[in-house]
Amino acid sequence: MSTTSTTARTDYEDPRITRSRALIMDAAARVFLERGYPGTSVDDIAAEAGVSKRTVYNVFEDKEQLFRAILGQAIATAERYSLALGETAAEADDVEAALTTLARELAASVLSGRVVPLRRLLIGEASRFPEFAAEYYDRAPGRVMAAVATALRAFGERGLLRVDDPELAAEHFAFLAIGPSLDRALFDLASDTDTATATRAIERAERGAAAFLRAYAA
Amino acid sequence: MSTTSTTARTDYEDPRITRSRALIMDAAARVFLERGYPGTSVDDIAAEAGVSKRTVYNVFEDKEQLFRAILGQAIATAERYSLALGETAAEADDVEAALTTLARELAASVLSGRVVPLRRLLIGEASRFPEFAAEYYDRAPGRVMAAVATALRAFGERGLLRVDDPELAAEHFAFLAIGPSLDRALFDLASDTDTATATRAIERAERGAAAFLRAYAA
DNA sequence: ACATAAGTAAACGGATGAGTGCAAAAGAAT
DNA sequence: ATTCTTTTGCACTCATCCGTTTACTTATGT
Repeated sequence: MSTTSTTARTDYEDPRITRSRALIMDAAARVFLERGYPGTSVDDIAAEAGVSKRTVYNVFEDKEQLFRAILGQAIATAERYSLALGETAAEADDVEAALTTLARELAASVLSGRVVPLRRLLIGEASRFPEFAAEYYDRAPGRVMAAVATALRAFGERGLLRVDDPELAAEHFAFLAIGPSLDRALFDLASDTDTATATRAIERAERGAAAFLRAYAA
Repeated sequence: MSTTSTTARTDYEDPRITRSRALIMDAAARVFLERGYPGTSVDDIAAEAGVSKRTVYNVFEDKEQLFRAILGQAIATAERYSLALGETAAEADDVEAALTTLARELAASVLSGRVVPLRRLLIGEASRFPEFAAEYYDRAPGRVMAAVATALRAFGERGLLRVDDPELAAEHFAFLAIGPSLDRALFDLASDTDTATATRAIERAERGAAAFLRAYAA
C-alpha cells in the first residue's frame, strides 16, 4: 500500500501521481457535479482530465472510491466555508447591521460557487450514498446553523434580541435570508452562472434579515 | 397512432392496455423516484410491475417517454394538491389561527406522501430534464406561493397584518413554516417513512407561523 | 366460436460501461 | 547512463442495458 523504496520514505509520492490525481479529481468533480454518479463514465472523466483511463485506475481503486473522494473533498471544502461564516457577527453592537451583513454573506456564499451543484448531487444520489448526504448536512449547513445560533444567543443575552430558542431562531434567520433563493436555485440550472440571480438573492437576503429583526426584536 | 377499428372510436382502448399502463406507471413511479432515471432499467420496471418488458414497449415509446409520463403525472398531482392549499384561509377573522392551521397543513402535505422523493428526483435529474424541474417549480410550489400571497394580501387589506409585498411575505411564511424541515428531508431518506419526523415538522411549522405573525403583525 | 389484439418468455443485436492486461514510450531519481 | 515507476494506447472480458424479434399463449369483442 505504501511506497516501497530502498529507504522507507513513507511520505513520498511520485510527482506524476500527484499531478494525475489532481487532474482527475478536478475533472471528476466537474463531471460528477454536472451529470451525477451513474450518468458519468470513467471514460468521460479520463477524457475531461486529459488522461488515459488506465491512469485513473492507477490512482483510484474504482469508480465508487473516486466518487467518494470527490464527495469527501467537496464536503470538507463546504465545511471550511461554513466555519468561516458567522464567527465575527456576535460581537457587534448594531444588530441590524450585523445581521444584514451576515444575511448578505450567506446568500453570496451559498448561491455562488459549487454549493448548489453539490447539493443537487447529494440530494439526487441520496439513495445510493445516504451517508454522504447525512454527513454533508451535519458538517456544512449544520455548522452554519450552529454558528448563527451562537451569535443569536449572544445578542439575546445582551438584550439586543429576544431569543428563546437559539437553534430555532437560527433556522428562521437562515431560511428567511436564503431559503427561497436556495430552493429555486436547486431547480434552475441556468441560475448557477447567472449573476442577476445572485444580486436578486442578496436583495432577498436583506429583506429576509429585516423580517427576522421584526420577529425577534427585543 | 389512434385505434384502428371497423368504426372510428377514437376514445376506445383495450382494457388490457389500460391495465398494463396503470401497472407500469405505478411501478415506474416507485422505481424512478427511488433510484433515478439512469439508475433504473426498463427490466427493473417490468419486473416491479409484474409485466413483460415487451409490454412496457407496447404501451410506451421508450424509456424516456415513460419517464416523461411519470414526471408529468407526478407534477400534475402535486399541482392539484397545491391548488387545494390556502384557498380557504383568507376569509378567516382569526389570523393567528388561520395561519397556524395553514402552516400545519403545509407541513403535513409536503412532508408526507411523495413530495420529497419527487423533489429529490427532479433536482437530481435537473441537468438531464431541466424543463420538468422548471415546470414543477412553477406549478407546485409556485401555486402554493401564489395562493398564500393572495391570502396574505387579503389579511393586509383588512388591516389584520402589515403586508407590503405579498409575494415576499408568502415566501417568508412558507419558508418559516417548512423550510428547515423540507431541506433536511431532502438529505435524509429515512425521514420519508418516519412519523416522528412528521410530528416534529408540524411543531416547527407552528413556531414558524408564530415568528411570521410577530414579523408581520399589524 | 372465431378473428383480432395484447401479453409472455426467451433470446438476440448493438451499444456502452467497468475494469484488466500488456507492450511500448516517457519521465523521475540516483 | 541506467534503472525504476508511471503513463499511454489499445485490445479485451464481462456485465448491463435498450430496444427488437420470434414463437406462442391468453384475453377481448362480436
